[in-house]
Amino acid sequence: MTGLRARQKADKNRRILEAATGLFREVGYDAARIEDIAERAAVSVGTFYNYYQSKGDMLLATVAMEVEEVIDAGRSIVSDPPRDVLSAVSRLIDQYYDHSLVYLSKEMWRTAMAISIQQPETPFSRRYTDLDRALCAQVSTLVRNLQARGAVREGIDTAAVGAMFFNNLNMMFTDFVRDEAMTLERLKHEVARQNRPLATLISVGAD
Amino acid sequence: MTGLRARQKADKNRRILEAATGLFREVGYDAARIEDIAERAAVSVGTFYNYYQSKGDMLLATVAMEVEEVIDAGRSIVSDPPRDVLSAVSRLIDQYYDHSLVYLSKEMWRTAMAISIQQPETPFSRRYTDLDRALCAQVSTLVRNLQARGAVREGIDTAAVGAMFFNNLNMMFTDFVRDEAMTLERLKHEVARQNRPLATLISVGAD
DNA sequence: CAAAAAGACTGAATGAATTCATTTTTTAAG
DNA sequence: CTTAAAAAATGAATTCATTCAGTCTTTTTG
Repeated sequence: MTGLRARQKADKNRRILEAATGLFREVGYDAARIEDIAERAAVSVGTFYNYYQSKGDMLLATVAMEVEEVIDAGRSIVSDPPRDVLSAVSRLIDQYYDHSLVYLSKEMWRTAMAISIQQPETPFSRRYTDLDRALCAQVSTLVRNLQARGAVREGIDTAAVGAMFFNNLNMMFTDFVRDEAMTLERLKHEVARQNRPLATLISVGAD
Repeated sequence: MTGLRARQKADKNRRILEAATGLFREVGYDAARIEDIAERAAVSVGTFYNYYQSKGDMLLATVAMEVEEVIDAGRSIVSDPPRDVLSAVSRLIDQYYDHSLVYLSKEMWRTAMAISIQQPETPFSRRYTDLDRALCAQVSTLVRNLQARGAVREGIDTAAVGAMFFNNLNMMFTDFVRDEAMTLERLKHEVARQNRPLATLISVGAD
């Protein structure tokens, strides 16, 4: 059987994670004090810091879970995409966007992004960066699949095009979470507009 | 003559700005304490806060100065660009990148970006966002000029294409400052690679 | 010029994240 | 089963950004 220590550790980690995500959702990231998280998880403040390097680390852990789900959901679109390039790309991106606010508020996204930029060397920041890379790779894979199916011209650098689509959707998402007034619909609409030229031009059959 | 109060205010503002930028450069943003900045500027801590809303505000003020210079320098490229689309776009972008580390370290950029994302409603964040918009508009203007000169096909949505180039260069710059090991040369090279497909496809004379 | 009003300045007090020396619990060794 | 070693947990103390009530300076008014 697993040692007592290992079981207790896993349990505490779960309690802390749940206490933190719950509090973040209820009162927001800033208003959630470590003391409160620790109290809800029934551990001391010091113990919190034995499990997570910082409050930001804790947040990135919750965001990472979210992004992993999104990548999973993307796989089915990548493996069986709409025939039309713009439709396929938009389908994948809209899926990302629609998932994004299920568990996380704009405030939480802002904070998570801020932390991952400011302290890129912490373990959870690396994990976040890796997930970004995985998303980028997924978009590139989609473009490559479309090329294999004859929907994208031969000779196109699919990694470059994928990176461009990804960087665009990512930057636009950043703008989206920065602006409380911006809606998901507008975000999707603008990104689709921006993607159209490249999507059209790489398509087989464009003039 | 200007009132005594106005003169003293301007002088103090200059002293605080210089003390802060100096300390940020010398010891980094995090290690520069408000108390130290105030001491070097020969004012009290409270006075610092009469001039800047927060420590981050102070940093964004210095970044804004930098970005304004870059936009100025970009104007001449936009008004008289190389004939080839990829060359023109790369010329403008490389200019942005080359200027970026003259006054600011990667750490300062990271912190400034983090703050502008996390607290988008503060005055200096708005200024930063506005400058980003101006940069984006400059890239779009370049593409439009190239179209007017017959280097870019008719019918291309130059605002969309400009936004895509800009979001790509901006996201790649973010990745660059996140990674201490990444060089300016590699950044420029990768961005040029990513831009090539779109730049080629919108060019007049592409197959 | 004197008094009042407006504007700045000040630094001690506040509040929250993070640290760290001690204490407690678990595991491993004999 | 003891006991030494290792691992975890603890919470009081520390550190810093930020605030604010009181004081001082400049400007305006009469």
